[in-house]
Parts: sequence; structure tokens; C-alpha cells
Amino acid sequence: MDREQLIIDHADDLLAEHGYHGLNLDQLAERIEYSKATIYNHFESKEDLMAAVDLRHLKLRAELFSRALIFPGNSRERMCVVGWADSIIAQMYPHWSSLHQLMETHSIQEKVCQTRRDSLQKIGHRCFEVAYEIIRQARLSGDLPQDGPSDAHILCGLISLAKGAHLLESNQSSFLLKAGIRPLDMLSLNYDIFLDGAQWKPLHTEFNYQITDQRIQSDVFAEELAHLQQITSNTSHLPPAQ
Amino acid sequence: MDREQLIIDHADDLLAEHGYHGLNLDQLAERIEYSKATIYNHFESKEDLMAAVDLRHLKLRAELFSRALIFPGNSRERMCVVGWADSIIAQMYPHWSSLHQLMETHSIQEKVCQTRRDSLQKIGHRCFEVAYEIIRQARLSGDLPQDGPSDAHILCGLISLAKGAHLLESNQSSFLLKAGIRPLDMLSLNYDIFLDGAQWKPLHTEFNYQITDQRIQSDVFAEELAHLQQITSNTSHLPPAQ
DNA sequence: ATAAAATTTGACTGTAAGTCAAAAAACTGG
DNA sequence: CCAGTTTTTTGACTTACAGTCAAATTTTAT
Repeated sequence: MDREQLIIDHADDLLAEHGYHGLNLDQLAERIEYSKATIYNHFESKEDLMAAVDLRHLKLRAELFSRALIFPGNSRERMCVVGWADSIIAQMYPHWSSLHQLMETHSIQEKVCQTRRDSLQKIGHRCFEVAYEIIRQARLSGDLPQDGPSDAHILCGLISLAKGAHLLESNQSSFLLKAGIRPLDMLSLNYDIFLDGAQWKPLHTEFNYQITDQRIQSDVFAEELAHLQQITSNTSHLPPAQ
Repeated sequence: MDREQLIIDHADDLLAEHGYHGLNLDQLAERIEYSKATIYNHFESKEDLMAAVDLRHLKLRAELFSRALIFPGNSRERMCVVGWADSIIAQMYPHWSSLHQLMETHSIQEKVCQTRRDSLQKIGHRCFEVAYEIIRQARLSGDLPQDGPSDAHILCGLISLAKGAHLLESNQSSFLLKAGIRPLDMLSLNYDIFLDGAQWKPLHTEFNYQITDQRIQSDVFAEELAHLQQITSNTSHLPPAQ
């Protein structure tokens, strides 16, 4: 299934370049130097192909998320790892967030073949499950108060904060631009505000999470961050505009 | 411009019934009993028409939001009004959130005519501006601590929570369904958790916001809630399934 | 070498957005 | 009421792109 990878690779490029409407299967066929019909031998529909692109990124995301479970530290530190994983994926594939958002749409999903839809769902659940498990651990260990908001509330709040920030970032609302607001840059502190509000101990006022951040960077995602560094330094070495 | 309203009305119906892909201009032409070319006399493109539908809802939203500014009470109570406004719009037009989300996409916006794009932006800004103004007032009145998160952070956090919840709700993720999580039902408490975390006084543990909620229902949105009541009671009087 | 299986493809169809010149309808001053 | 002018409407197009399929080509098995 070499061909499948080739198609996915180039579809990913086209999506990154021109978004959803930019993925033209005639153009893609030309680029991979096979006919359009070949693409349809591997994927049931355009949406199915997009799902395959999405799935590849989602698998990596799940892998990075799962590292949170074995991070040595308290429960809130483990949740920080999840936040970092999300942030790293967003930086590595800036266009992916809007693709993934589209793929979660009902009208798109219905055109994805069953097996791939099952895979997407399974991997998607794995990401949620990591966060949910950490919340449960926090409750058991007493880091979360028994009388506070429920596990579901905290999960839902964190996911909302993350999804909302990604949405705002990809939409580039002119209001936020004018106000100098960069949603993804603010996400980390917004997590802290929310988790403090939920009384998830230790609060960010009574624990030095900067050390946690350093540990995460050096122990958990060193490889990914180095790779990221390389990409961004490359692009910043481009001849300056004008 | 009677014609324009007729087209928008029916386009709205079609969008509500079958979503984005369900808005077929041939079908719409048939329904309004004019030809497709007539539609194109009023709107530059399909996306432009969708923008007109979006704009109408957005105007109402801005109107409801603006009532927060004159609500008698403390700054955090005024922010509660904004939350209620958002929630009421979501209940009145359950399909609108996904339409609006789509309309904020770059690839859609570029097909909307300039004047309508300007209107959309202006009205959109008005909604943000209400929330921002209330945050500024809170800071000035001392309800928000000087050394806490910035105005921009709080604004961004609240918008993220709201947008994220709407997104989760419209996507109906199977994981959340299984876990019994209804994002929009949880939104109100998630605001409280976040605002408590930001130390926006009075905290929801030291003030009875249930009374605020009652005042908002009876004094600010009585009409809209009655209308909503009517709609939902009508649909619940439908013959029970099975 | 050859038969069978898998893969590829050119040439097709179908659908829906978008265009335009001409017809129809709505105003206008006399 | 009418000739002339402007506005609105429309049927009959074009274009773009997703999707199909039978025939040709390549690969694999024996």
C-alpha cells in the first residue's frame, strides 16, 4: 500500500496549501502522476481521502497524548503534558486543526467509509480517554475536591477551551487581531485559570509549573520540539519579504 | 427589497433542514417560485446568500448582547447576561451555530461581497465589544484583581469556552454522548469555574447568582424565553415516537 | 510462457454553481 | 393611454468538479 501513502502525502500538501476547496482531485491526480480513477480505487470519496489525512495526524496526536499517563509527577502536571501535546501538534501542523474540525462535521462524516470512520472514532476516543483518566486519578488522589465540579464538567471545560482557541486561531478574527489577542498563546494560562477555578491542587499560585514545563520539554517532547525548532528556523531563514 | 427577504427566509429554512450541502440553489429557486438567475441578482454567490442569513441572526445576537451593558448589578452579573444571551440564541436557532462557524471560514468569506462582509464584521465586533467593555468595567471597579490575568486573557478564555462548547454540541461526538456530557448544559458552570479562577469578584461561592439568573429571565429576556417556551412546548406536543 | 488476478486509465456521466442576452414588467413624462 | 426608458426576470447556456466503468495494462502465480 505504497500508493495509498503517496496519495495521502500529496493530498495533505494540497490541503495545507489551499484548504478544503483547494483539494481538487483532478489536480491531485496530475501531481501524483496517476489518474483520478486510481485515487478512487483507494478511497471511496474525496471525504474519505480527507479522513485518511486526518487519521494520520490524529494517530500522532494520540501517541503524544498517551505519554501524559506515564509522566512522573502530580495529576495536574500530567494534565499539563496533555496541553503541551496539543500545542506541539498545532505548531507542527498548523492547518490540521481546521481540517479536523471539518472532519467532525456530520455532512462530511457520512461520506467516509465505515472502517475508516471506526478508526477515526477509536483514535479520537483515545485522546479524550487520556484526559478523562487523569481527571479520575486527580479525584482519587484528592487533588480535586469531592464537592467541586464533576469529572465531566472539567473534561468538557478543558476540551472547550482547547477547541475554542484552535477555532479562534484558524479564523483570524479581525477583532482579536486588533486587540492583539493570539488565542493559542493564551491557551496555557487559560487552562491554569480554569483549573485553579476547579480547585485542582496544587494551584498554579502554590506550585512552580515552570519547572514542570521545562521537564516536559526536555524529557517528554524533546525530539518533537527539536524537529519543530528546525522547521521554524528554516522558514525564518527565508529571504525577508520586500 | 421584499424579494431579498423572501430569498433569505427560504434559504434559512433549507439550511436548517439539510445543512450547508442541503442548500441547493435550483431547489431554492423552485421553492420561492422564481428562477435561479433572480437569486443571483440579489446575491453575488451562494456564500453571499448564506452570509445574509448569518447576518440576520447575528444582528439579533448583538441586540441581546447589548442588553448586558445596562443590566443593574455588579460586573460579573452583567457578564452572566451575555452568557444567557448566547444560550438563548443557541436554543432559538440550534442550527445557526454551525452555519456561523462555517461563515467565519476564510474560504467562505472570500466569496462574500465586500459590503456584506463589512456588515458581518461590524456586528460581530459589537458582540465582542460588549464582553470586552464589561471586563474593563470589572477591572476599574476592582472586581478583577490588578495582578491577575489580562483583559484579553479573560475575553479569550470566555469566547473559547463558548465557541468550544457550541462546536462540541454540534459535532455530537460519540465519546461525549457515551459519557453523558452535554456541552451547552455545562457551559454556564464552566464560565463560573473560569471566572472564579480569574478571581472575578464576587466568586460564585460567595454570591447567589441563582437570583441573578432569575432576574435575567424575568427582566431581560422574558419575551424571548416565552417565545422559546412556546416553540418547545409545541414540538413536545407532537405525537410521541414509536 | 501463459493464465489469472490486481491495478490503472481514458473517456465518460451527473450535478450544481454561475452567466448572459433577450423577454417581460414596472415606471416615466406627455 | 401610449411610446420610451429603466429595472427585473428568465430560459438556455457554460464551467467545474466529483464520481463511474469497461477496457487496457501490469503484476503475480504456476
